[in-house]
Amino acid sequence: MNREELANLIFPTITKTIADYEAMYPERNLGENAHVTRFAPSPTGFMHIGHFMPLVIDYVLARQSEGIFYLRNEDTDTSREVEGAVEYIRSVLACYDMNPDEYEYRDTNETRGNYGPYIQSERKEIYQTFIKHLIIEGKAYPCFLTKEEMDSIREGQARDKRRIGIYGRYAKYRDLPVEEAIQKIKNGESYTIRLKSSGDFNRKFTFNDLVNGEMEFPENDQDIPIMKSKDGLPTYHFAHLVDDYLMHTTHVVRGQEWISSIPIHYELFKTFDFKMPKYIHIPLILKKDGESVRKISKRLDPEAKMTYYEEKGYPRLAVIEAVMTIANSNYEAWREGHPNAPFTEFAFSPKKMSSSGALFDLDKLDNISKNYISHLTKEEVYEGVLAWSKIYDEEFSKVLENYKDYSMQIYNIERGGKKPRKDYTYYSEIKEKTWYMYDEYFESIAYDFGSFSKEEVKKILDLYISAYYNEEDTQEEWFNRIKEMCNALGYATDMKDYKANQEKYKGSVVDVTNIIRIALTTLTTTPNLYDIMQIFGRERIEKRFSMI
RNA sequence: GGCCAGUUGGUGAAGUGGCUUAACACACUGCCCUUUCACGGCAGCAUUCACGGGUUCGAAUCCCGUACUGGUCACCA
Repeated sequence: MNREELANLIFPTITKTIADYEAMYPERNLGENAHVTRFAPSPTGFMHIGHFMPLVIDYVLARQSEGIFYLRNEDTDTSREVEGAVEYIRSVLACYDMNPDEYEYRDTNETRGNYGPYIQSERKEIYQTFIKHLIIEGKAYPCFLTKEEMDSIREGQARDKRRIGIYGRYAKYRDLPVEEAIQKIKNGESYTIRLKSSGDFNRKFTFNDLVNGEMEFPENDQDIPIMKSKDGLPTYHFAHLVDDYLMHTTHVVRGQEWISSIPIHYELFKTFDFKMPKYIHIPLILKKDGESVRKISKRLDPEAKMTYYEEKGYPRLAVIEAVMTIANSNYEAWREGHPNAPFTEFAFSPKKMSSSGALFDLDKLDNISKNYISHLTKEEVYEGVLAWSKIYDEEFSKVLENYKDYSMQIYNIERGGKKPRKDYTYYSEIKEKTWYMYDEYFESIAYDFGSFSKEEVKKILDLYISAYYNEEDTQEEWFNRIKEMCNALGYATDMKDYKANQEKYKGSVVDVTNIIRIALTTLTTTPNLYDIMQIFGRERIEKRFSMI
């Protein structure tokens, strides 16, 4: 049969069959409900929040079902590939503690899993085996259409208001006699391999997406390219078919922008009579741009890139929590009931996912992050801010290392218990909220005691430190002594009385505590003054008073 | 333009025919608590679910139409 001759001419080195590969990659031996998911980025050198959400869902699905989560490098577009991109992806996965069970890292020669290679460019022969089979069967063919011809087809279609694409009579080479195709190839003409579609655009099929439910589509009738002319690598659609079939992926999680490709994937799987995986097409993350909304963009929106969250110093888990909250809105309620459970235990349900796009709310993330940090231990906060500062503020990291216990005491102010303080939203703001605690950063230039004269301030501070301050006091005793001093100096201690009879007093206990506060920190808003003084101790307090 | 989908407050959303005079969370506003701040507590914030029509005793929920919004139509993924 001369189709075989054509196939051999195109793929002279391909000798294996599909059955050979099926034997090499048998059914996975997993539990009945086990989900096999994959994170399959193309190595373009950055991670987008729109990739991160499917990643988290992939990971959760695999973990909670005792399945497999693997990493596949989709590098079929050699022109877009960026150096070091895979390493970057690996570091992000490690950083968020979502390491894959199966992977292949070229730089370190590490590989794990029996379903590899996990790098698409190394799977060329596998794809070509499947394509060769299709050519022999007459279900794929070489197409010699040039770029110019295709442009003119498209223009003509647009002009005539017809559907765009290579289908039906526009598929000029689908019925080219095999002999002629062979001759053209032998003449060195450039070609791509196209699927010879058997679909009918007027016929519909239903497709069940786990998020959107039943959807109806017209059948694909486009002779889509499945192999590129340039390097013989497959297109995304074909690689998806082959890889997810041989790797036994059970659930494909990807953005909703892929929904419109479903007719193609449906036909591809049908052509080989392979069972399709289940699909979870997740809503797009949108961004408000003036009056309209659009897909979030790495070029226009800094928060689209995952590096944004790293630079700001959001704890990783806080970012994951925020993503989970968007994914399933009942996540928050679950978290309230399970404050210490790992997020992978949450029963994620694609059905509970909204099918419309969502604006990513940074205010919400801030709130989640703030709550998250407030429930950490002082050691965890210290470790978090230290790790962050080592990368983004080396000088501060040195200070932190020199004052380890001291810093932890600061983070411990009103920490613990049912209603912890919540004043740190992300690690990058800790320095600006605690700088005055460190002598290294403390400059005495900018005191502002408001309406109180320097003499009055000095009088209060001198009297306080010499007669009323006692390091051993409990908070209650400490405050009572300040009140005693207020009485002695003519400051009100009863705020109601003060408000009613302001003229009787020089000020109130609020003024006195604030004078002490400003003297110690230069600020009017700080955490609990008693705690700060306890951390300082007598010596540092005296030193700061003397700086005025 | 074709195909697919969506439309509940500033945001994420709950809601699947009567329990909804529309939950919850974030944001915002006010009050209270209070040595400042943060925390916490209370209250306010959609007279209404894009619009029009229909089905029904009854509709945010079902049906039809319209409008608008988004995605996609590459030898990119």
